[in-house]
Amino acid sequence: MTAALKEHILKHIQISDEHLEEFCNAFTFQKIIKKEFLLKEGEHCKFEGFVINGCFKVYHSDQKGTEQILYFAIEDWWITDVDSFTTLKPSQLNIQALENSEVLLISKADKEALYQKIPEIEKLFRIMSQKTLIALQRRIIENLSKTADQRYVDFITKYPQIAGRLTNIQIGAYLGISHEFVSRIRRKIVTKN
Amino acid sequence: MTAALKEHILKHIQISDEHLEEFCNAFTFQKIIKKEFLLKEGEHCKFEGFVINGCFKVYHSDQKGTEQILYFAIEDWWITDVDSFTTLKPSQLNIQALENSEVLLISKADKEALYQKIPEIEKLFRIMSQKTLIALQRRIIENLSKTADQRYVDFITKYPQIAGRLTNIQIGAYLGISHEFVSRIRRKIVTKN
DNA sequence: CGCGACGTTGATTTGCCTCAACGATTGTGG
DNA sequence: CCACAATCGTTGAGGCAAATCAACGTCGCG
Repeated sequence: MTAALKEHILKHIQISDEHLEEFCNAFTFQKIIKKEFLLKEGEHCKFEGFVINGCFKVYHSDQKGTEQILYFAIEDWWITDVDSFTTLKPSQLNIQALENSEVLLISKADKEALYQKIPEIEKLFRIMSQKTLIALQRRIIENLSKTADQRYVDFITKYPQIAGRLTNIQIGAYLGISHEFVSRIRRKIVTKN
Repeated sequence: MTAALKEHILKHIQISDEHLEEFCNAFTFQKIIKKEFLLKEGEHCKFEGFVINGCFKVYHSDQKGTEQILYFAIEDWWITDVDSFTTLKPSQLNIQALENSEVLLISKADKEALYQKIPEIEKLFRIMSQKTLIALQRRIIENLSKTADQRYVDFITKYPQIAGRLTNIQIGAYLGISHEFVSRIRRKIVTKN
């Protein structure tokens, strides 16, 4: 059940078998069917999740009901609303399954208890959040400097295994462009080759 | 010299006087005059800095030479290129003083040694990077969902003490719009009132 | 089968950019 | 201390990237 999680952890830190076991035992397994929500705007995000399989979108919806997708999460990705999780405020984000999926969830209380008990865990999450931070910085710069065409190409090149599973609507909501325009970009690219 | 830093730290964590003293002693004081660089693209970022006074811009410049500003840093802010600092790769960012400024710098080696020795320090930086992460997420969502007008208003409302010191060119490079358009937005707002 | 979600395409509109000109302000070297 | 350069802000004209609105075909699913 936790094999994928263990493998993931060992890619990032060194940790004893006992500690690894103890940490992984704190997780609860959960199946989520397509279109179901793991988190809805207004709720308190009390978990951090590790995706075993399937696909999720983490997004905000504005006054007009338009969705802005912060990121997609597939196998081996973590999902949570860091803001709500750490500040204990109600979340402004939604997390919804785009496919039938399986996740491992850990509660805030358990995670913090294990932070104290197993210092390697603190290191793991420090590394993960540094990686996220670097990725977000790059995305901001790219959003500021590149055209929609370039961002689309970058996205499908960088995440081919995610892009293949998504609709134009979802890709548009991630890139900040309309789905009609995504369609036009694709045509432009196809006719070029 | 390190009074501002000490005050800043105590706002975020609890720490003994001795540990606080030891940590602050690892910093070097440096004056930077306006337009000078603390970091240039291509260099390895070997420091993390705490701004005592003055103002910096952290930015990327693309092929065309256009600048994209990641953030501004004034009193009480940290400056570094997390990417280069943690991965040891050459930086893609520039850090330049917009005013005559004073900073406290700590080297990577010293910082990591103190991580080991003083666990509270690890906590401090975990808290700081969580805050940064949350801010970046919000910024991505706002860049995706809001018009230039709204983003401008948000910016000057959120950071009045920074905005007042900046030129339209710098604000534009942060918001991803031309400085001419910043000017037009300002006129629109002024004539409204 | 029929419905709803999606992709495509066209027509029109709009938000913002680019280029260019000019005045105001700041800074600097003689 | 003044003169000149550099930098900045403003404004206009024109253009382009991308949004919006609308129509239609297709596909998968209950």
